[in-house]
Amino acid sequence: MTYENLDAKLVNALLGDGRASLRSLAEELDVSVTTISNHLSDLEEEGVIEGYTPRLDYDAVGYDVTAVIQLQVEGNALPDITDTLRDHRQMISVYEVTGDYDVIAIGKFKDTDGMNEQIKALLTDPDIKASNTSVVLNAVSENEQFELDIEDA
Amino acid sequence: MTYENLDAKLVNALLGDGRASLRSLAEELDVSVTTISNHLSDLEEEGVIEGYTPRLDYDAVGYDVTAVIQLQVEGNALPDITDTLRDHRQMISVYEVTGDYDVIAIGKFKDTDGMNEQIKALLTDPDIKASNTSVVLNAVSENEQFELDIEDA
DNA sequence: TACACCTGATGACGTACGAAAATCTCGATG
DNA sequence: CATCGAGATTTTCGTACGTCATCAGGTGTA
Repeated sequence: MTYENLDAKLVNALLGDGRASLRSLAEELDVSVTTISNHLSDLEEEGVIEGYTPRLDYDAVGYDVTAVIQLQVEGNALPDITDTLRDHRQMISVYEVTGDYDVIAIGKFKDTDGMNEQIKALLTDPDIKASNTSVVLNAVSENEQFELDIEDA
Repeated sequence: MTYENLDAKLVNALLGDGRASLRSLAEELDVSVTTISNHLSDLEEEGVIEGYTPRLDYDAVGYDVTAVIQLQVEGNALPDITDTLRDHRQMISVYEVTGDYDVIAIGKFKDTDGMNEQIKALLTDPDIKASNTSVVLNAVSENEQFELDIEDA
């Protein structure tokens, strides 16, 4: 079994249960606890694994509205805009993109009123040339993390 | 409120470290281990916490390209399309939305060739009336989970 | 009544450390 | 040029120890 392979299997196992114990992982992958511990530390140091989080159901805690906001931005103002968006804690993802718009951001809000209010506030920025907001009707899947390929020997 | 202050604090603490021990959480929040255990079990049973995952840096494992794909879909074919998209494991998020397009999906790919290939394959579906793909130049933030409000006593 | 707490007992857990095994390096040899 | 093998390096492993999660039964409190 190659070195890379074990790492991929370890990551995949953790994607199944991010709080799994080192012992259960060791048993599942048929290596010693120490090996799991070493590889996991390495993966964390290399930055492959950036941390661990619970997967929250924001619906269940009152954030019922998700919106996809697309912006056309004055070229030199792009860093300012993206910084502003990132600092809005309810912005889940902020992307600089190619295409008709320069920025695509995804945010979560407690209700449509709160959403309108916040988006309106954002759009007062004179560097925003155009915008387009899509409200999510149904999140078929969201923030799914997929498993890594396992290479054969 | 369906969740109380301790629950919010507990969730926020786990957002900081999803593998934190119950003991360390108990110390941080100044309650007993038993209380942490009970509340955590409740949060999991209620579905507020859906599970735990490592946060992966997909860049570090060879998925360098992220794309935002927007689709206009023949009305009655929408479920088929979203199902197809969801079953593509590299699709991180799939949303049904209001606005110019009906579906917004975010996917990760190993390179632009792989991306083009997969997207082209998707677009052969005759129920897709129009599409628009934006390639992510820079992920300012991605899949951030924000902390819950703590209400004062 | 519903929470939060304490205690004690038990088996599981994470980590450090030295030993063992596997792998790599590289010059010598046929 | 391909092969060998001693030594160095890397990777894995088992053990031991202190910590941890869980359960049960009982106390305090709003």
